[in-house]
Amino acid sequence: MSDPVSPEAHADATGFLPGLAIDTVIVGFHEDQLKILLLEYRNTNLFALPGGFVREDENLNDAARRVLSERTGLQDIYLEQFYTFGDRNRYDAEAMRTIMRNNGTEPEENHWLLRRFVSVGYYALVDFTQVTPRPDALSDRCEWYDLAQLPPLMQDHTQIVEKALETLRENLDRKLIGFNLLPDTFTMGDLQRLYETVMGQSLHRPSFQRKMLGLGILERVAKKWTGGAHKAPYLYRFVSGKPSEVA
Amino acid sequence: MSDPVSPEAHADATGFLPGLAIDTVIVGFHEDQLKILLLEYRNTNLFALPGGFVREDENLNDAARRVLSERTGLQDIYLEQFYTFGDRNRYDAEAMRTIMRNNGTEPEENHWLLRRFVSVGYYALVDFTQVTPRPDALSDRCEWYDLAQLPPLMQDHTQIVEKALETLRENLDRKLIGFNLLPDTFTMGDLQRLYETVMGQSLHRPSFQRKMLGLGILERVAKKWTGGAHKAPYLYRFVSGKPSEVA
DNA sequence: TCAAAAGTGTTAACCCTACACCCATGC
DNA sequence: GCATGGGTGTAGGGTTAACACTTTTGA
Repeated sequence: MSDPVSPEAHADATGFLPGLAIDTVIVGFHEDQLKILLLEYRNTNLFALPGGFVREDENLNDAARRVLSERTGLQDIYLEQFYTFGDRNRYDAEAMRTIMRNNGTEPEENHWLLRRFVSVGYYALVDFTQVTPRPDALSDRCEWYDLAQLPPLMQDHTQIVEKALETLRENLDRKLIGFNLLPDTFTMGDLQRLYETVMGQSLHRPSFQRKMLGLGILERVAKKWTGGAHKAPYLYRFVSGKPSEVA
Repeated sequence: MSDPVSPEAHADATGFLPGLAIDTVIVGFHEDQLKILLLEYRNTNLFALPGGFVREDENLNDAARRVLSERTGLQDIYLEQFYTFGDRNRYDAEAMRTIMRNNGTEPEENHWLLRRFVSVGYYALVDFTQVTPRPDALSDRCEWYDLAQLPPLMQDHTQIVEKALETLRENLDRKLIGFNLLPDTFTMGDLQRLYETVMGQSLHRPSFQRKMLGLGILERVAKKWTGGAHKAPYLYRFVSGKPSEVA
């Protein structure tokens, strides 16, 4: 991967589309909590969403997929473009200057990374257990953070997360994408807790079970669970393969 | 308005964000047909969606509003960003070269308008009767076209229209935005025909009426209609002012 | 008087909620 | 046994579809 702050990168021949960025909200689910991946930039206390730029010969959606697989180590992830953020004052040159300085590069005035960027927002739903978070060239940490208690984020990234969540809530029932946050097999209880966490409200167990089964997209796996002091729940599987369509 | 092909515009100081465009699908409703505004470029047979570029000091959404009011003469229109189109091969330099030649400018090789563009798509819902279509600097015609029989469009504009319609269908009930396509007052029949046209299916009249009245967002205007050989329908008005929020 | 369009009432089907009850399992 | 979690049966309420009926108006 080409490094956007390496010395050979210069203003107009970076190999990336100018003024355009990608930010991804990578969502996981673990211990009844929604998590997202955040980067922490080297020697700073700046947190940011995983992002990147679009190569001159690369489709926009492919760039998002590339960022995603670079940070998670996974292919074929459910990914959806949800909004493009283009407010004039959303970009914070001072923060970017700090990041570059702490990476050993004194940015020249008018460096392309210091200018205004429009950013296309994507959200991705991943199986938490499958992800190996990997920092990018500018950051020394890439970790899961509880959505309920995020640190302050760079630029307008808090708003981006907000809007991603809004979209996720709207689409959870409509597009039946929640399964992408769970492992291949899961119990009805797992699924219900996921729905309750995303929607922020408790749901009635019998109704939920019948609704989900009525959709005809769950296959009951013969195997059962070996668990605690109670009836063993069935394991279910989502019938069609996990869709990774970018739409 | 600055003219993107005027001689003083040059590659890196155009005053616009590079590589980024806006395309708007401006939807109207007239005689039981959905219409959209199309531009026809001068001395060509090329049809395109109304579009534009983003000024360096302008918010992305404000640029869309500006394009919209320039083409329609209206302010406070319902406008929604729905998708950003960024395929590598979506831009067609040859068509753009033709357009510029027919406007009396021989474009230098590598002119900024001939390069790759990523385009943010917006759709707008307007009251057909209030719009005065106005061509832009490059086109000599700006007119309504029947959505059911559009001419071939430039680049990927046909796909953009498709996706705008998909989004409109999904949002029609959810966001209650259909009223933006009608005049201030309308009959229940008008509203039903609009819904039927957008959704592409016929609806049951008594159910539709009760559903709409049950939403509590329609006010019955005392005045009645003077029409044909049948009972005079009530005129209704949408209770809250027309929202023009870009979200 | 009739046809056409508009408004309203009635009934039945459907879905979802809520509650109840049974099953399995480890303590 | 009994508490706990999982699965299913059943009654009630709300919503919607389908049909019927009435009202208004010009030909």
